[in-house]
Amino acid sequence: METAVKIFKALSDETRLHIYLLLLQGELCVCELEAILKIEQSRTSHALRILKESDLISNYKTGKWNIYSANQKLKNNKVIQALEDELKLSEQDLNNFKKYRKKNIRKKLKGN
Amino acid sequence: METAVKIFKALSDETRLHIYLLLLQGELCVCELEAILKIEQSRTSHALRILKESDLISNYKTGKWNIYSANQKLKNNKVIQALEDELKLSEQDLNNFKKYRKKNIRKKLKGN
DNA sequence: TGTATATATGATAATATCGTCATATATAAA
DNA sequence: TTTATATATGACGATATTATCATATATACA
Repeated sequence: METAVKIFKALSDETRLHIYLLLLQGELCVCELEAILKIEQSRTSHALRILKESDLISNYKTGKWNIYSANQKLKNNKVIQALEDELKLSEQDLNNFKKYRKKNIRKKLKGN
Repeated sequence: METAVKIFKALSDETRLHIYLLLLQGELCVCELEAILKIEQSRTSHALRILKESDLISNYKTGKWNIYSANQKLKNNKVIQALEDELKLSEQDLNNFKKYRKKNIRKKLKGN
């Protein structure tokens, strides 16, 4: 139950839930999340830290980017699956996600 | 997403999650919850208020008792169903639930 | 009626959370 | 090697949350 409470706490914030739903679609770096959510960098970073502490997401570094994604271990979790089924991202979010997933767009992020 | 955030917030507290899991089993009055959780009355009452504001639970009054239960409307919600599947109450909680569900035990609560 | 029981509610203090700002660090690019 | 980019982190104030205490209300019972 403790784990569940920690997960609910992590998802009980609009920014964090939004980020988590995006990361369920696939991996994104901090600056991509920033661009999609239109919130400032440190806020994104703080939100990611809390999600990571709750074990909902993981990350790896490549070059100067820190890439986050939904933790694969939870893909079998019924609550997470249900969450994914019930809570749909907006069209705009999905479009943004696809846009940033295109090759090389990361290095041209500013000005988009 | 707002609704989801509200639900997660409601369940992001150990006391409230505990109460909600109990009420998913069936209805209980405040004093029964108090006895099962071994926490004080006003705390139980405050927790119930928050759960009710998030629409997770409902209540009706009978005599001097206020009876709460998990909101039936959410029984079709996949997240709630998954929650019910994944998060099991302890044996002791289940025994206590059965005990308090016996007829007339409510009026003899003190001293149990 | 007076009293006990069940519950809700408001006040308060302790603590936690959230967003922002400033700054630090690490990498890459010029 | 200076500069720009990506990110993390610490400090801080504003706000929210939590548990507890005291009190109010409503019902039932003696």
